[in-house]
Amino acid sequence: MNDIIEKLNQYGIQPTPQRIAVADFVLKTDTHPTADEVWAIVRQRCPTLSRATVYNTLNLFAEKGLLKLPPIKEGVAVFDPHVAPHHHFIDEETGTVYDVPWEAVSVAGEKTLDGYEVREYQVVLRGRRRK
Amino acid sequence: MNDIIEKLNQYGIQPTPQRIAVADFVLKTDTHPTADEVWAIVRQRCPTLSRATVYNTLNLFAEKGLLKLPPIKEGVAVFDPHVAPHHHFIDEETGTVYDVPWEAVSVAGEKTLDGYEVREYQVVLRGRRRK
DNA sequence: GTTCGTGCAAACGGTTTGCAACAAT
DNA sequence: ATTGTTGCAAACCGTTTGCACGAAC
Repeated sequence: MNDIIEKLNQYGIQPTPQRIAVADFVLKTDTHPTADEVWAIVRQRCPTLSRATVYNTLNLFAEKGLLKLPPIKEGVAVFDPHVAPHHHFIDEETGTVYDVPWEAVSVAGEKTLDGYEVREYQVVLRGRRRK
Repeated sequence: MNDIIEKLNQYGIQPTPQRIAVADFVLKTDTHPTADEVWAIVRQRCPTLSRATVYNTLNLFAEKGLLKLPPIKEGVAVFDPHVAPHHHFIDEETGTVYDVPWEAVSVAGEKTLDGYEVREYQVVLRGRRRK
């Protein structure tokens, strides 16, 4: 418990009971919870916890680098007319998604992943468009 | 125009005026439009087109394989307590997201991408969890 | 007493759904 | 007549915001 408080301090986050409770769950889980899942679970221990606080807390954590939002599932649906496999580059300034040709990047090792039967994959790159 | 109709038929989609108009735009663009962007643009040529029809049409297209929803940006935000770089595997049956160790998959060529300054990347894999 | 965090409820934006009108077979 | 498609509006769900209360320094 103290390690949690210390970690919050370490990241410049004032440790409040609610934040500690959220961190205690979210930093120890192996799943990738949604905000509402976090709320449902942490509320059991901290019944006064409101949804807004969970959202605020998670956003704060992400901002401070305690958490990440993986580049999957994060906004609205976009549609891709190119059905053939290719990779994606996301411009971090504008959010624009660019197609990267399949041959431009090569991936190895995906066939031998233990426990996973990979049907398709792609590389998602993030950075800046070079002018 | 006829090639569009033919393509719709080919994918088992009944070609209606609205669907043709949507397909005509969405299959020819290089961008990754959101449903609302599609609506805004196609409505200029087909002013009666409703939002609902655009959503229905795009979902139908995706279902039939005419379009893809890239594994980026597609639902609610999920939070990842593992800040260190790693890859993600998405179980297509359950939607569960698993972490894949960074070393399990190797990527080459991402440094020499012309026009892109890559800051981070990850491989997103999809398939079935092997029991 | 000012600052910061919380809780509530309302607002918001993207997406879906229910339903009545309509077209095509 | 049945089936499938459209348009509208309302519902929906996840998320954000405004605001008043409360705690801490």
